[in-house]
Amino acid sequence: MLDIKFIRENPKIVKQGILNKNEKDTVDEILEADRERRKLLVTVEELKAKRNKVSQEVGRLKKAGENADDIVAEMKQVSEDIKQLDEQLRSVDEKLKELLLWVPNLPHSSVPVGKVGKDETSNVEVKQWLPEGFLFENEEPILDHIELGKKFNILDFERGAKISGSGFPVYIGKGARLERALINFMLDYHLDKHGYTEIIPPLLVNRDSMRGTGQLPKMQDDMYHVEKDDLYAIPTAEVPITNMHRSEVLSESELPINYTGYTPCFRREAGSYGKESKGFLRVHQFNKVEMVKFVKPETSYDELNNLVSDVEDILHELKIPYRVLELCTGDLSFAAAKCYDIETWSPAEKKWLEASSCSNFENFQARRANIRYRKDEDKKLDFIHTLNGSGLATSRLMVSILENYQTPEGKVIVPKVLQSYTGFNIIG
RNA sequence: GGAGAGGUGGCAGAGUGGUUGAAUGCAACGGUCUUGAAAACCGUCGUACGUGCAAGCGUACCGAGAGUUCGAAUCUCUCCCUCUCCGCCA
Repeated sequence: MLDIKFIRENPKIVKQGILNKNEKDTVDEILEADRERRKLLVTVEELKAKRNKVSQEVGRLKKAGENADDIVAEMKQVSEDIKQLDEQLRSVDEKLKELLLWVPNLPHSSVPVGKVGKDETSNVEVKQWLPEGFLFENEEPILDHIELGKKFNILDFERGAKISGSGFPVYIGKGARLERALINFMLDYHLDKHGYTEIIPPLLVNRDSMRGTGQLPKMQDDMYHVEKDDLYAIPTAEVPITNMHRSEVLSESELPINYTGYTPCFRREAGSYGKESKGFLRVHQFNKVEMVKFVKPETSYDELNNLVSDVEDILHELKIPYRVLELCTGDLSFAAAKCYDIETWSPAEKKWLEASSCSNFENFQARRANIRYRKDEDKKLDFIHTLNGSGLATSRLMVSILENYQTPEGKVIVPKVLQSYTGFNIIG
C-alpha cells in the first residue's frame, strides 16, 4: 500500500509508476475521495470537540445542582448531526481504503521501463552462468522431463490428473526421493551457509494475511479458497512467513530477520491453460523453498543482492546453467519495487525457465501488514522493508536437473551435492 | 461439536457513566549520586489521523461492530479471538 500522503503530494510520480506497471490509474479518484474525507473529518471533529466540551459542562452543572436542560437539548441535536456525518465519513473512508488496496507498488527508479502494454521484452539479462563444459547444442537426442519421468517411472502426470486434476504431479520412487533431496539440500544450505532461520508455516491462511502481502484483492481468482472457514491455500511461503510479524513492532537490533521455509505452493493459474502448461512447466501444486527478509529500509537493496546471490550459490552447487534477469516495469509484480528473476536452462525446450524470483517490496507489504520497527536513534516507529526470493522452486529446477544431467547412455546422473541426500547416484 | 473463564498501554494490573489516554508496579529512556556499576532519588515515557510554517491544537482508539445517553473503558446486544474442561479425531 502506498502512503496516502505521498499520493497526495506526488500524484504525477504515482501516475507514471502505475502507467509503467500497466495497472489501472485511479489516482484522480483517490485524490477526490481523500479531499472529501478530510473535509468531512474537519467538520465532524469540530462538532465532536464541541460535544466533549459541553458534555463536561453538563456534568459540572448537574454536580452543582443547576439546570442544564437547554444545552442538553442542543447537544442532542449535535450528536444527531455527528452520527450522520460519521456515517458519511465511514463510507468515504471505506471507498478510499478499497481504492488504495488496488494501487500497485511503484517501481524503483533503477528499474528499466517497459514499453506500454504488458511487455517482458524490456527485461535485461544481467548475468549468465554456465557450468564447465556446458553446450547449448547437444549432439545426442535429448528427452524432455516428461519423457524421462515416464521412462524411469519417477514422475506421473496422468495419475496426478486422475487423483486431483491436471497440474497436480505425482512423484514416484527415485523421483520422490530426488525431490525430497533437493528440498533438504536447499534448506540445509540456507541454514548452514547463509544463516537463515527455518520456518514451517501454516499452509492455509486467513484473508488478512493474503491482503498483507498483496495477493488480495487482486489475485482472488488465482487462489484456492476454503469457503467454509474462509481460508486460502498459500500460493507461496512468502504469505505466511511475511505475516508472522503482521501488526508487530520489531526492535532495530533484531533486524535483519532472515527466514527460510519449505512449503508446497498452490496456484489455480486461472485462464492459463495451453500456455507452457505441459508437465512441470505450469502446475497447480509445486514445492518451493522460500527466503523472506525483514530489514531496515536503508539496507533493502543490498539485501536484494544478497538474496540473488544466495539463490545463485544453490545453482552453482547443482551446476545448473542459469541467467539472471532484471525485470522491467511492465513485468514487475503488483507488490514489487524491483525484482530479479533467475531462470534455469531447459535443453529439451531450448528455453530458459523461471525458477526463482527475488523481490524487494520496500515498505509496500509492511504498510499493508503494519510491520514496523522502533529506531534506536530517535525511538520513532517506521515501516520495515520486506523482501523475498524463491530458493528455489523445485518443479522448474527438476526439469533442468533431469534434462541437463542426461547421459549419452540414456540415464540421469544425480547432481553430486544431492547424492548424500538421495542415497543413489544414478537414475536408470 | 458441548460447557465455562477471559480480552485494558511493552508486560503485569486497577478502574462508583462525567477533567481517565487511562491509577499503581515492572521494564525502557534521560539525569543526580558513584572511581565504575548496582541501589536509591528526580524526571520522561502510547499510536494513528487531521490541522498549523512552527510551538501547538483537535479527534479517535481500553478485542470488533451496533445500541442507550448531553456524555461510555464503565450499561445493553451481536460477533471475533484466546484459555480451561468434556466429546470426536490424526
